[in-house]
Amino acid sequence: MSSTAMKNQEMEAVCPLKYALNLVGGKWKLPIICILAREESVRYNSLKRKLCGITNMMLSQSLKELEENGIVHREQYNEIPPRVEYSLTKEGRSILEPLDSLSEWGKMHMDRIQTQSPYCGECRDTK
Amino acid sequence: MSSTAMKNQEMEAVCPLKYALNLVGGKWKLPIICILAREESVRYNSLKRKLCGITNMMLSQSLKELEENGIVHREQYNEIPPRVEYSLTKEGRSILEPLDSLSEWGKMHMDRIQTQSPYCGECRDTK
DNA sequence: CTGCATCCGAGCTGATACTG
DNA sequence: CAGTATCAGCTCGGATGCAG
Repeated sequence: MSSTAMKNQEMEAVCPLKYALNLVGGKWKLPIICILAREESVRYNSLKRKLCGITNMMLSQSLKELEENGIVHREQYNEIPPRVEYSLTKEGRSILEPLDSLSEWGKMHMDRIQTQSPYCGECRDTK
Repeated sequence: MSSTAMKNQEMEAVCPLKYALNLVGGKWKLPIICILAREESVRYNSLKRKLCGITNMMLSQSLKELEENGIVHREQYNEIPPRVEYSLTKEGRSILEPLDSLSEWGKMHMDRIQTQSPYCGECRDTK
């Protein structure tokens, strides 16, 4: 590493916290994880419907990254029409606990400001 | 809320997890929190030096947001030259625990890929 | 010393169209 | 059905300069 420059990626590769945060970062990964956490195994299009507003681009990209990071498992069935099922790996499920405790903290912290707290809004759009 | 559009901000206001993640999101907030977690109370310029690479813009902005969210306390002394001390609030310290468990998870998860894991790199630049 | 305003570039995200 | 390609817009973060 030369001088002033240590890229974000590189710092995140070195700090476990940033590393973890990075794995679930981005706009859609948390919503995806929330869905998979409740459903055992979900098809691509099913995910897409639940994540209203997401594009194929973002969905396939997010899933691919989650898979590369060992959070998500991809099971492809060679049928016609194609079928692909996504699920959380064991590793993936294991991050649910730390995430939950953060969520708990968030709930507490929110309560001292507003008076609201549903769970995880993959989509609360009415249309 | 009209139709397709529910802005990120609004979703984050509603999901405790995203809400929490958002409070410590961005490039510099975690490093700032890490420093304050160890130091009780730190001056603006001291922070700036430890966070090598950060600009005044980003530092003051990050601190302001952390303060608005009740994570950080700002103590201003009317002296000449000006002195301002920043510290974690009680609320701020309380997020350390969930963050730590995430960090632990990150450490575990990293070990199955590489073979490294320092703590939190506010700055490991040599120059 | 502490902090804000402005401008600008990079990267993330979205829209749209197309493929096996 | 399950994606990929391409292009465009926007938001975030960085650089620089100025102010109390």
